[in-house]
Amino acid sequence: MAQAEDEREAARRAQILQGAARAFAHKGYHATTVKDIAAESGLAPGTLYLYFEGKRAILLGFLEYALDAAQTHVESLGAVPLEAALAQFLAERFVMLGQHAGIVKVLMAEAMFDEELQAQLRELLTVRVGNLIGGLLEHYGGERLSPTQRLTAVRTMQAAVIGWGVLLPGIGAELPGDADESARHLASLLTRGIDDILKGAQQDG
Amino acid sequence: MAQAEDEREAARRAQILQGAARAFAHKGYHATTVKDIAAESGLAPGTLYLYFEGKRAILLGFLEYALDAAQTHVESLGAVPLEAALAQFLAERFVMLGQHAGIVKVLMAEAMFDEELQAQLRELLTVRVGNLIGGLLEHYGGERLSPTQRLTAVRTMQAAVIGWGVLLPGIGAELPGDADESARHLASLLTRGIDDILKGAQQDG
Amino acid sequence: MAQAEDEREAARRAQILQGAARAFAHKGYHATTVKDIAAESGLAPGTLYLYFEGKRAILLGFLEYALDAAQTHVESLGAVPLEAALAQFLAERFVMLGQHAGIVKVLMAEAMFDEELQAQLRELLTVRVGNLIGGLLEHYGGERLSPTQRLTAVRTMQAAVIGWGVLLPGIGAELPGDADESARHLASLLTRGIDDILKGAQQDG
Amino acid sequence: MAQAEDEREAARRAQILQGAARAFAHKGYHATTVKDIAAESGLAPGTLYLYFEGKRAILLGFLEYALDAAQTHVESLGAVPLEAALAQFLAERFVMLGQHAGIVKVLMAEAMFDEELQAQLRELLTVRVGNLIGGLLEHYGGERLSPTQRLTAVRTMQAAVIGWGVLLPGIGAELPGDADESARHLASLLTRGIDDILKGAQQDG
DNA sequence: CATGAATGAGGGTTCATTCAT
DNA sequence: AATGAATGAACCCTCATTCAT
Repeated sequence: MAQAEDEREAARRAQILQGAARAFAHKGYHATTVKDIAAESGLAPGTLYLYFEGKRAILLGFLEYALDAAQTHVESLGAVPLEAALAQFLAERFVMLGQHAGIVKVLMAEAMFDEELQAQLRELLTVRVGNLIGGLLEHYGGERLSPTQRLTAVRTMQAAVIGWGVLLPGIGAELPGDADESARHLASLLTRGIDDILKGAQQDG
Repeated sequence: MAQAEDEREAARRAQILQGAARAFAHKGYHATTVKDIAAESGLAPGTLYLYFEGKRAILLGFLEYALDAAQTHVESLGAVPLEAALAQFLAERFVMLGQHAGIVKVLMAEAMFDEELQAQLRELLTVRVGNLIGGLLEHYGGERLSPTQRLTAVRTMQAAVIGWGVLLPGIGAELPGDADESARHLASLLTRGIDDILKGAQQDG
Repeated sequence: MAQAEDEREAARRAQILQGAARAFAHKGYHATTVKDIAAESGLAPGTLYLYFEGKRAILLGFLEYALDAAQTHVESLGAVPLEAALAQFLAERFVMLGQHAGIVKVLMAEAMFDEELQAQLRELLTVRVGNLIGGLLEHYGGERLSPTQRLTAVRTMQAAVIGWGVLLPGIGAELPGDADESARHLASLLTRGIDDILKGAQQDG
Repeated sequence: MAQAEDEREAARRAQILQGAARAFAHKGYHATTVKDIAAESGLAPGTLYLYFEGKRAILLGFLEYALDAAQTHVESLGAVPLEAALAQFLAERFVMLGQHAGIVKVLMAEAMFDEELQAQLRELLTVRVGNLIGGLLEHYGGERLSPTQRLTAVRTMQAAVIGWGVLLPGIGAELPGDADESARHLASLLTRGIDDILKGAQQDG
């Protein structure tokens, strides 16, 4: 009984989040009214408040999804070369960002001035994605980098991924080619730089 | 007479923009009321409307400053090596972004769902900053890159600059070291990648 | 269901219009705030916007009533002499104007400098009431009047009705006696003039 | 000295009233800002307050002119027949109303809900113009009318003049012909009615 | 005397939230 | 559980009025 209720509640929450995603993607957080979200969800405004504490709670609700979606596995990379691994990683990021562009844009925009949201996004992007990239580097000899070099490399990729995948589209700058092509080019550019650093670090050591 | 009036008007506009920058930086655009801006500017709410058409016009007013500030000269680079030129360029960007972090954050956040602002920012970031980076590349033999490679390199730096300077701080991720150090590290990383590409392109040619 | 909803909506609109009528009658359109109307209607300010697009739409809402109320039938006059018919017609106008004095005053006052309202009132007063009076005249041989004479007669009655019923009360000039008595006297005055014209026209013909 | 000052002050007041008349005529009282009046007067907003207590005082200022302009002489009518006298009287009214249509419209509209203005207009229209019409009637044997008949006749003409000259134009209803022609037609219509009443009253007496 | 920049109270309106049905 | 009509606080903006120059 409680099981079925939980499922129904989860379904409703998902229904609302999907409606909100469509609504937010179009007009952003502030220009979207609760009525808009309700209409897009096929529910009445009042119903939303049975599943979320308010409009802002719906926004925060997206992070649960995002946090789950960020759980990608590094282990499966195996013996793939760094550049190919990076390209695959970046392509996955870009595809995901492209699929959830609206939500991501809204989250980024709102997080800029919302400390709670900011903290959650930092957890998501700095810790989890950071760990992914860090794992990637370590997989390829990154342990030879100085802590600062390593952090720089991680941050650069974070910045590139976010800047490339979120901000440039956010201001309407077109990317060259599709997600895969973008990922390959970016991976190529970054790999050579990283590879070079790695070699340099090796020689230094 | 008209001269003095123009100066006074310019001074008032600057006074308001500075007040608005402080107000926006703290709470973002939507949470900041016109009364807040007025209080932070030391003026009455009604006075703002003598110098700007409305709250949104104040936001757009920042872009004039930004567009002017983006007018940096590449010519002065002379015989500096690519990495040093990049580092200097990036450091200037980071310093500027750091000084105007609040405004930049607000502009980015609002541009995500505001077509007019988006167009203006695209002009600023894609065209002007893009030209700067493009000029930098050409200065160092970028004409040997294929159009896609060249665009990728430009976009990467744009993305890195934006992502690094705006987004990571935007979500509260601290940069390693100060602006100069960040710039050096990032320049190093990018230069080697680009340099490698240039060499490869040269060999191909 | 939809039936009940329509009725409830109509009732709310009527409730608001009545509240607005009381508020406007007291202070006029501009001095009446939306809050006043809401208070007089027993509703919250925001509720008004569920039924009208804004303050001005409430004003325009009165015209629907007025346009309906103007749908009086001339056919029912039968063989009544002109003077009696006129007296009855005028008395009906005066009673209606007296009942809705506040609204009429507001509408007239606002229409003076509001083209849309002016157009609607013209439709109401010129076309509909004009047709009524015209029908009255034709019922009594007005076809023998020249177009200019006929228009003059119609305009005179319109002017008298409006001036008498709206303007004199508007400036606080008391009418002699009650509406019926006023109507009889005015009808007498006008009839003899018209009758005389009709006779003259007949002789000319 | 004081003489010259008074003249200058009177000239400034006139200058402002003329500017206000132009401004009000176009947009009405409420839609006209003090800045509009100042611009139309060729003065600065602050200057108006040296000659009038405020915006409303400027409106009231019109009545001084109007009260003076209403001082027309009945004595000069001499032996002119009633219809001609009426036609002349009406024509003069219509011309005056046409010349000052904007002001008159504003005054009428505002008087509807402004007790002080209403009192002044009542003095102007009821007493002075009423006396003019009453004088006209007496000049032609109106003393034989009963008080109610007399008041009806006076009111009818007042209503007709005001309704015709102010309200119909106010709602954009076109008058047939020019002021003179309108006056002749209206005079004809009214005269026959009044004349008939007078004859009837004579026979009754 | 004249100015017009500055003021700030008060307006119309929106929309997140509530609660009787 | 679901509804959506009702709410009212708070927003952006206007403009009559003031006063330092």
